[in-house]
Amino acid sequence: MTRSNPPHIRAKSAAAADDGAMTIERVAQEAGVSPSTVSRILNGTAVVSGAKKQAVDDAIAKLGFVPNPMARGLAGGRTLSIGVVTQAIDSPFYGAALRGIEDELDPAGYSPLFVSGHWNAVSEARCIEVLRSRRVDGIVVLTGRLTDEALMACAQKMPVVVTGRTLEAPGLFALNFDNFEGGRLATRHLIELGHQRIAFIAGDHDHPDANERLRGYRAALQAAGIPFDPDLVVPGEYHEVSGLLAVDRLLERQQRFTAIFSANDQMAFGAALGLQRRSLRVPEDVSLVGFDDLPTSVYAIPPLSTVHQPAYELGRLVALAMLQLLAGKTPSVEMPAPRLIARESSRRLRG
Amino acid sequence: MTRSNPPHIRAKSAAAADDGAMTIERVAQEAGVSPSTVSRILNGTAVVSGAKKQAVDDAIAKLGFVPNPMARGLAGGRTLSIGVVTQAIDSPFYGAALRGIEDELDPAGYSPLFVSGHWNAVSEARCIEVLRSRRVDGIVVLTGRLTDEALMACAQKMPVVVTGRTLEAPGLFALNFDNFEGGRLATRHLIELGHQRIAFIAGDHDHPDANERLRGYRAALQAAGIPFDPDLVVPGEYHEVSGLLAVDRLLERQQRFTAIFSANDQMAFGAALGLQRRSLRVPEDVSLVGFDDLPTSVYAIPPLSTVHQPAYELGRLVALAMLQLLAGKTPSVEMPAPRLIARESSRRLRG
DNA sequence: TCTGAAAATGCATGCGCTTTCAAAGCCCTG
DNA sequence: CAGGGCTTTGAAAGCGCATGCATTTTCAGA
Repeated sequence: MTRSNPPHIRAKSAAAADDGAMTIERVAQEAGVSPSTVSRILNGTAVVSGAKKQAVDDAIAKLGFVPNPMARGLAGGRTLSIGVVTQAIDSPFYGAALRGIEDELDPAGYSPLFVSGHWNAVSEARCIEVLRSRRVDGIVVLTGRLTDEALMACAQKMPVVVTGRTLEAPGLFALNFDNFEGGRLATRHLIELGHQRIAFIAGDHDHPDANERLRGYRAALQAAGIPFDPDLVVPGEYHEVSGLLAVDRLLERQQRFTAIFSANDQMAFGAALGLQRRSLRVPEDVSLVGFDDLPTSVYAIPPLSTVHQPAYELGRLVALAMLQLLAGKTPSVEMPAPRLIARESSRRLRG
Repeated sequence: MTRSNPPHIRAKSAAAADDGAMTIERVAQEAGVSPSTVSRILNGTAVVSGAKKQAVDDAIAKLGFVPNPMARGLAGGRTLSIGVVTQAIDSPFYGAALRGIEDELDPAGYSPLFVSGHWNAVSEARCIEVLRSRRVDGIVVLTGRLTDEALMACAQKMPVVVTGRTLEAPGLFALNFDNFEGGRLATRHLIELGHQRIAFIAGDHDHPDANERLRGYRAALQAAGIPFDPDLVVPGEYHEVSGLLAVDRLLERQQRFTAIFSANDQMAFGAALGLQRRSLRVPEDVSLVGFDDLPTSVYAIPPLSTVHQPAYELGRLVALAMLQLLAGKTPSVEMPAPRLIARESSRRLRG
């Protein structure tokens, strides 16, 4: 009924300092100093006498002053926001990473700006454009499809942190998880359980992560003296359907195998379903190991053995690296080593 | 080795118009008009002669001009960003909703700013503070724990769109999914399959969604003339563990039941695992129905019957409502009706 | 007590844009 | 053809803050 206008219709004058929005000037007035001094205290840009600092702090507290990020951005040439290009904001893995980024950035006063690249170089490039148009202070790319060159070009204009590849360039920092080692661990785990015929559901080919995991798989086989059989490797695309289809293909090929190593958990879930559809039980008939350790993997049926990838921590580290880059320092962060989490989807090959 | 300084160290002068960043002034110059005119064209604030408009459009294209959001915000008193309070950015359900928001907001030139409330009223309130300090133009709250009063207070300062509750207030728009109907559908589905002893894993008590679903459950029972048995209702907290524990509790209570309706999918997954641990098969021994229809539910073992909740679309609708609110209109969006998706976790009660 | 250098502080300017206000065109009517 | 109203356009004033530069204050040393 009360079809009243929303009370937010802008006041007439430009940027009416409508609500109780304080300005640095009022704070200065209250504290009996100049706005410059307040600004300097706010940013720690210069030394200020203890007394004035106290007065200003009090005034800020009293007035509940919060600096206007727009004005700050305009005047200081920074936005205090950093762009995050993620592949799918609704993927469980990236979600956790984003939270990590958020948590790390927040105390530093920076805000993340998330955009989804949808696993697609073109779309990713567009994302970066959007972010640049938003004048973000830096860009984080979570495992993109962009070429190294594109990233390096971007890094010439602003700090860039990228995961999922190894790359060295000025203004750019790459943080890579040891996917090779992860793949090796997973495969070795299965070998130690007595498996010899181990199928591998691969990830997309132009995905460095995926290739590394495959390399790890092969390395583990080789180390155990098990010959590599290309017929046991089926391609996938990192989502559940792929896993399902991969199992179908494997079975159609009449391949004999007692275990599957899937390049990520999501495909492992699909594979598990595929196996069940064919009346193959996990782990009684086929052992299954994934990669990522998604939050849901613990509750899969059966709980999935997998390589733990610390998504949340990854997010924090990436954000930290960005902050360091922004501060003009050389990032000093390092990824934790891969770790195998053995749960119930893998078991010793019966005699 | 090349421990060079990143090339992004700010130039000395304040906000050095470093990179090729165009300004509205240069565009004006190029087009032979005044900056005001360019601004007006950019914002459609006033009528401009066709010729000049053309000239300006050309100049913009030629120079690759992109307005600086900071300056825009400062001058116009808007930020073109809208805050989104979500409970867990890494939840599969919210992830999809966020993508919907992103997709809807983007074409309108708005950017979402996501913050996580962690299912906690205090933290949520802090989130809103953060958003306000960022001067967002509006706030979207996805199913929060905040009191109606707090939201209404917030709505006095800026447009607010909230999901998961029904509420009417100026400057505020509530978009509610029909959880009652959803609960009813799920329960009726089980009843139609011949089940009579249907357990219910509830959500948190001070969660309106959860209560509505419970109401729906009871309504369906009543409609079928099945007496409500409080012992068949166990509390949960919307995550997997709850489901697991709920099953334990149910079994410890020696309750007889042939089906479970879980107030969300995540708990259903936990329940499935719990049942398996007790050697109860789904659906042979116990039918299971969830709520939400997460992307992963299709690939659960067995694929989960559930009430479809259009998370992505919800996101779009919410964003649309916000845009309408921002435009001073009364939002005219409506949630689609709940829909039951029958998959393999529920089956007819045998003889 | 005075001097000069260093430290602390203030002033004024400008970041890029929006918006008000007034001036300049425009069309139409008398 | 002049005058009035309406529309298009430009000039200028900020929006809130950071910062270079000038000024004041402080304090050690003479």
